[in-house]
Formats: sequence, C-alpha cells, structure tokens
Amino acid sequence: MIAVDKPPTIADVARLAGVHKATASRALNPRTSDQVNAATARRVVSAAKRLRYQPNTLARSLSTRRSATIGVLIPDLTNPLFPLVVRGIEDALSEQGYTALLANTDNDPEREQTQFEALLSRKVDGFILATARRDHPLLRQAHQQGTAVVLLNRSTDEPLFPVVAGDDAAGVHAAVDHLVALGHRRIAHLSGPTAMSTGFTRGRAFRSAVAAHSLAPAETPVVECGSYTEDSGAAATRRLLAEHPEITAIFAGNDMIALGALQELREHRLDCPGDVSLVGFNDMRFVDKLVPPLTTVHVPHHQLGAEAAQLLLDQLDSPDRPAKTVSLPLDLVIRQSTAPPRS
Amino acid sequence: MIAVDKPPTIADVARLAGVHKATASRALNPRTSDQVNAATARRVVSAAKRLRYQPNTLARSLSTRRSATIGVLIPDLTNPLFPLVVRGIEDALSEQGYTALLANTDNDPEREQTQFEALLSRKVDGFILATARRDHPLLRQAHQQGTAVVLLNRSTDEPLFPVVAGDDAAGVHAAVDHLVALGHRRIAHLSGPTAMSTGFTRGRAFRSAVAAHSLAPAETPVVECGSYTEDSGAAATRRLLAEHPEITAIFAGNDMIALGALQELREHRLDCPGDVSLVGFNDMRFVDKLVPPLTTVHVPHHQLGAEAAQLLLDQLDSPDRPAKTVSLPLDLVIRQSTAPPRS
DNA sequence: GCAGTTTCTGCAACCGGTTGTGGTCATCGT
DNA sequence: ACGATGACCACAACCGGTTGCAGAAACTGC
Repeated sequence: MIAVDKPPTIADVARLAGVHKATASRALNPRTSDQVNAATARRVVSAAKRLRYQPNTLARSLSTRRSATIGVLIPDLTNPLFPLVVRGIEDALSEQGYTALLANTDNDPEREQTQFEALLSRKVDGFILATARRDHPLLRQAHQQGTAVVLLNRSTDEPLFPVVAGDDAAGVHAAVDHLVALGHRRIAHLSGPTAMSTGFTRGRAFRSAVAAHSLAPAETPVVECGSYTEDSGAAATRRLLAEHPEITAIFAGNDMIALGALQELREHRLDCPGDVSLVGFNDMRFVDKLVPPLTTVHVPHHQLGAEAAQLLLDQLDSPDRPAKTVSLPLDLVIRQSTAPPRS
Repeated sequence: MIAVDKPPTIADVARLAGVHKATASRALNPRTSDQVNAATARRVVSAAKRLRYQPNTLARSLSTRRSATIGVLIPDLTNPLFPLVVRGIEDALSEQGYTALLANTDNDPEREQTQFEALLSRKVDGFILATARRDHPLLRQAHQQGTAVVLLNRSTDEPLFPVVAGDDAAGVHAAVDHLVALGHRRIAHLSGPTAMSTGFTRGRAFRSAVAAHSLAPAETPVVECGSYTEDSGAAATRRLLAEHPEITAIFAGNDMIALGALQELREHRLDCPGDVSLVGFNDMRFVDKLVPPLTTVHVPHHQLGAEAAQLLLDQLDSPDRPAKTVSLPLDLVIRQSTAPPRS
C-alpha cells in the first residue's frame, strides 16, 4: 500500500499560485472569474491543473446550500420499465451538471418515507417521485415545507405538484379502438391495482372507451390484479375465463399482466390471437420477441424521465412558476397478438 | 409558496436542550453517547425528536472524511443485467448504512474517466467497477493513489484489485459438455468482443472445453461479435452460416447475441433446436419466454452485486487485508433450445 | 497633484457537523 | 480538611469550500 497523500485542496492551489484561497476560488469559478485579474486567474488555473485539483463537492455544497443532486424514488430498479426512465432522468440531469441519487422503495410506504428523509439529509435539491401509490402523507408534508418535487407517471388526487406522465387515457382508447375495429365486442380488462395511480386511471379510461363504443358493461368485464406481476395476471385470467368464457379479447393493465395472461391462455389451450386477442401496455423490452409478438401501447419511458428532470430543473430555476404538467402522447404498436375474432 | 424555514441544525437542538452543540453531537452519536450524562443525553434526544432533527450528511462527511457512499460504475443501466447487480449492491450496502452512487459509462473510456473523477470529488469511500473493458489507465492510477476498488465481472491482466465474478470458465464448460453429451461435434462459438474481459475469458474457455472433448478447431469455429448486441449476434451468425453451414450447435457469448442468432436462424429457415441447438449466457430475464425457451448459463447477478459490495466494505474496514477474490459458481439451465443433432 | 473611481485581492465569517483539550465540580480516600 | 480521581461538559479548531466587506493599488479626470 503506497503512502496516500490526500488530494489537494483549494488552499494548496492558492499557495502554489501565491494568492489567497478566496482568490483561487473566484478564479476557478467561471461565474466569478471576471472579478480577478486575468493574469492571476491564469496562474491559479495552471496551478490547479498541475496539482490535478478537483474541488470537494461536499464542501462546496455545504457552503452554497446547493448540491446539484436530485433524489429519485422508484419502486424497484429491477422492474424493466425503470432503467429506461432512470436513464432518461440521468441524461437530462447530467447535461446541466446535476446528478441523480437513486432509491428503491419496493412500494413500501414506510421505506418510501425513510428513503425520502435519507435523501433530504443528503441535501438533494429536489425530487422525482416515480413511486406508484396513489397517495402518501409524504406528499402533503413535502408540499408544505416547499420541497421541489415532480411526479412521474403518477398523479395525486389534488394537484400538489407538477406531473409528467404518458397520456394513459389516449393509450387505452387507442387499444380499445383497435380491438373494436377488428370486430371484438366482448373485451375484458385486467386492471392493475386501483390503489396505484396507473391502475386507477387506466381502468377508468377503459370504462369510458368501451362506453364510447356502446359496449355493455356485461360484455366488458374488468378484473383487478393484485399487483403488476405475471402471476397476478395469470390468476386474474383464470378468474376471468371461469366467469366470462365468452370474451374474445383481453386488454391488460400492463405488459407483465399480459405475459401472465398469455401463459394462462396457453394453459387453457386457447390460441392467441386465434381464440383471444391480447393487448398490453408499456411496450417493455423483449415483448416484441414473444410468440406471438405482443401488441401493446408504447410508452416513451426515456423521454418521460428526461421531461421530468427538465421540469424539475426549470422549477428550481424559477420556483414560483405555475406547476405545469406534461402529458406525452402514447401510440399503439400493433404486432401479432391481435386479430379479428373467430366469427 | 409557504415560507420555508430551514431544517433545524444541531445548534438548534443544542439550544433547545440547553447544552453546547458538541455535547449534542456526542449525545446523538451512539458511539460517543456514553461520554455524556444519561439524563442530558435524554434531553438532547427528545429535543432532536421534537425538532425532527436530521443530521446534515454533507457536513458530517466533510468533517469525518467518510461519506458512507460507494461509487458504482456500470456501462449502461439499460442493459438488463445491471439492474439486478445494482440492486444486489444496494441491498448489501444499505444494510450497513452505505449508499450507492451510480454512473453510466456507455463503455466510453473517456466517460469512464470523467465519471470516476466526478465520483471521487463527491468523496465516495470506494468504487465498484462493473465496466467491461479489459484494461484502463484508470485502474493503475486508482491503485497507486490507494483508492478502494472492487472489480465486478471483469478482471485485469495483473491482479490489482479484488474481483468478484461468475466462474465463467466452468459455465462455458458446462454448456459445451451439455452440447457434446447431446451428440454435437460441430459447435460454433459466437464470442463477445475480446477487448472485453468476459468476451476474452469465455472465448478462451470455449477453446479449452472443446479441446477437452478432442474436437478439432476446424469443426469448432469461433466468430467474434463486435459488441454484445442482438444485431451484432445476427451479423456474426450470418457470417458463420456462410462459412460453416455444417455446424449443428451454437454457443453464444451472451444472451443478447443468442437472441440475434435465433433471429438469424429463423431468417435462414433453420429450426432451433431441430436444425441447430443454441446456448446463451447470463440467463437474462425473459429468455425463458422465448420460443424456444433458451438454454443458457445462469449467472446470479444479484448475488454478484451483493458479494462485491460486501467485499468492498470488508476492505474499507481493514485496508491491508489480502485482496481476496470471489468466484461464484454458475449453472447451466437447460430449457428447450438444445436437442440432439439430426442424425 | 489630488480627490474620486475602479480593479483587484486579502481577511474573516460561515455552511453544519466532529473531536481533542482543558476546566469545573462532585466524590472519594486518608 | 485536602489533594487526587473521574464524570461531565464547554470551548475552539477543523473539514474545504464560498462570499460580503474592506482596504490597497492603479487609474481616471480635472
């Protein structure tokens, strides 16, 4: 183990350049470098270069009270949607010199709270909350203490914070329209948990979409899944087929549920799309590799993340701007899991 | 916008408890709380509770010179392997009060360097490098300045740092053994880029495995893919089939390459596993949902991450411990993309 | 040549914690 | 009754930056 000489501080740079550390600080900061003589500024810069000086971010944040860091709360990085949105967030943030601090909540409200506080004590400048629950005391609390927050793919009953999300309602309508256009009339919806904001709004949109086509509730049953998982989707499909064997199309609350449905259809020796058509939601990676490739509503997750980050940065710049809300268009990508019903 | 009163500092707590902030600090820290009278300690604690005091992590790190933060460098979060290992890292770290700071390098050596420095200036206590290149000046540099580093799924030509990785050689042997046991003798390998540590070692292991079965190099061709992507895998397969139409089995450098191969086989109207068997590597999510479900070498990514984190923490505790290296066993999961060759 | 600016740089305080040192006071032994 | 011991706490310095303020030097105009 070689003797570790600690990294140089601004005092070292100042000493080498023969100036006071305050001057060195100003010389190195582009915003203040015009307060110092060009020649000395050059001396400082070259001293910094020689020492390979890297400012201590912690010390800087402590004194400036700005950390250039954003807390990002997501349910679970392992869920295939989130890497995309996180990448979107990071890409947008890094363009402006910001960094993301990630935390997983596993959809546990308590963890959500503790992680939030941990990030606060790390002095993040703001939050992007991509957690799924429809409501949480956290939100009111954060709102009251004036914390900058942007909600991603999740809305609250009252508009406390700006939200960026896909236009789920439009996506649902596109999916239903597609099925109806193919000739389906008995369409089921496997909804996500209504405790989650997406499950709730997509379910509502489904009701409205089928109503728009004058389909009776009796031929358009909704069964709620306990979670956005394959197992839960399979179980729901089992219940659905038991009670409504006559349906010819399924619109799943998301792709994981669709995956479970596909599995269960296979168990029941039902061909997809021959016997029943299937539409998913999200267009997650690899669903185009399934057999049959899944028709699904594409959600631009990367862009979702990027927009959320941008919105948050805007808000940090000018805190009293109205809480604009972004809704990204979604489009249906038609693959091979949908076809006309057998007549 | 409500008036934001800044979060309480330890000085506020001390004032409320009627003690000096040094005393408050000691009272709040379990390691030093026995240096203060039990009664006053209680006063401090309850004052802290009343004010909802949360220590400022930045200030603490600045003075203790320990940030309880680990820098994690990965190529791309969007690559389906990494969410798993990141989760493993985070789970292991959080158990000990540490946090991970993530950065993507996109396999760009320059980005790797700048991200590394950015993390250094954030005063991370150590690094987990899961980037893929076989060598990088960074490593020597980090080694010289005594930075704590653990390499994940990547090795260097000289043993500068502890490494945790899957036992790739064993995995490759298992895959080849399986194919040979099925009766295959003309087995091709679609290797990953040899500039990457995994591509290199798996390729070498393949050579050794086929040699162990006395298969001639002429019947066991290796073609190198430019990258670990589906497209690259498809292109390599095209070349392979042009030059060696007689092969009956393909062992792919990873699952993405296998995906490309599968696609290309389909283009050539070759049935898998009827005409050619296919084995992947990694067992990424959803490869069990392909048609046919992919036979592949399972890599415990979560555990890989967790072990790396643990190793790093151990090393931080006792810096001059020998650089132990962890090699996790890998096992082949046999699904339906492999079968005996047509006789 | 002198008052008034402007430009440049140093001083010192501050951000919010941690920790070494030393002083006060009660307790103890003799 | 008095010095020694130890428990407890306050003081102050420090981590490595940033920034308001003031003073020195140079420069302006008259």
